[in-house]
Amino acid sequence: MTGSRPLVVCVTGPTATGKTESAVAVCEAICGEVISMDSMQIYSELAIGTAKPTPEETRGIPHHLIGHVPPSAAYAVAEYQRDALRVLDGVLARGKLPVFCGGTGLYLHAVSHPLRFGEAAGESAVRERLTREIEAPDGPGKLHARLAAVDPESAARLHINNTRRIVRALEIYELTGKPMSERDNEWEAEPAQDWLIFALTWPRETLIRRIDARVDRMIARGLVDEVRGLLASGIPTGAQAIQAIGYKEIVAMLGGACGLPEAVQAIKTHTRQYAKRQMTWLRRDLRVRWVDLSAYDGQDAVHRALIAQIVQHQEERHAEQ
RNA sequence: GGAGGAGUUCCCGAGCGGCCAAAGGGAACAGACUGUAAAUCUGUCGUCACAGACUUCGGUGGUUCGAAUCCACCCUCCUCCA
Repeated sequence: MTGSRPLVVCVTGPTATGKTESAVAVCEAICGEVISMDSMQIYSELAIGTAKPTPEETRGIPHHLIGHVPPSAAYAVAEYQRDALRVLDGVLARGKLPVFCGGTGLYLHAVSHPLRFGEAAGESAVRERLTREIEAPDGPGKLHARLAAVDPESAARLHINNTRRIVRALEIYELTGKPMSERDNEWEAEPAQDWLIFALTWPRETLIRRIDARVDRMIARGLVDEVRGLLASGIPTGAQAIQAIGYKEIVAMLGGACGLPEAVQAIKTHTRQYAKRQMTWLRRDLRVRWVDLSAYDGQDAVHRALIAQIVQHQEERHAEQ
């Protein structure tokens, strides 16, 4: 019954591969709307460093879930899932093709599988207390042991150094009275939509070159001033938005930790490492259709190939009915 | 020209006679991932026929049962004096 499930396209891949352009091209060809799947572009005021699509880039195609959260706020997968599913319904109701675009692997998973996040929300007082506890000298050992007592399965999976996750597991237990490992396992459950996922990639050397160039461009476009503006607006030092690559390094630089060249180098390195983690995440998702961009003669050829695959997929869906 | 100091595995940097293939950090590579995910965490990281062997600590000799560690000379770099 594939045909009864709505088709959803996703353009993902590591950073600096040209996802935005491809997603827009697909939307133009097949009457779609873009739903961003990027954990940092959700923030308003973060434009240059997150490579937020500009009006010239979006070319009139509606883009959702970009800049809808103030930079001082926290935002997590559960919110993203809720927002994205709502937007997705809207796009489908309008009879348009939803095209998810972005490189946040967990977000992709959260929208393309019916994950349930439950009542144990983030930012709780419990979490705050546990975080303080685990920061004590022997905190990690103690809390890991406590977790082992109430939720041995999670404790076994969690390395003692992974304090953030230990806190979360304990938080879930305290808030719900049930161990995290007992939650409904829907990590691999079938989605309600028919997902067609493309992951754009470049050979490593090319990707590194593109990342470096992109970082230089961000600096040239005024990333430092953008960060200054954020700081001037009184954003809390621990704000999630400021953890973003490109922001945390400039914040450190402005604090006197280093000079601009060092900060730029750090941004490049961190971006490269991030791209690597994105690849690791995507590699284990068997649904992904890999698109090696070096095999195509220019962006247009890539776009044509993507569109052709989508059209072919649509035809197969019709044939099945 | 003279007086000091330094050269360590991809990088930084400990080691200062055996317990050293050599601490620690970085980079790199591989991986994990259910409310911070551009985050957080793990593993590997001289070579090989890999519970063992072999080649490394600027170079060449030497002392010693044994040297990255001591001595001599040479090369390179840094600081100071001329």
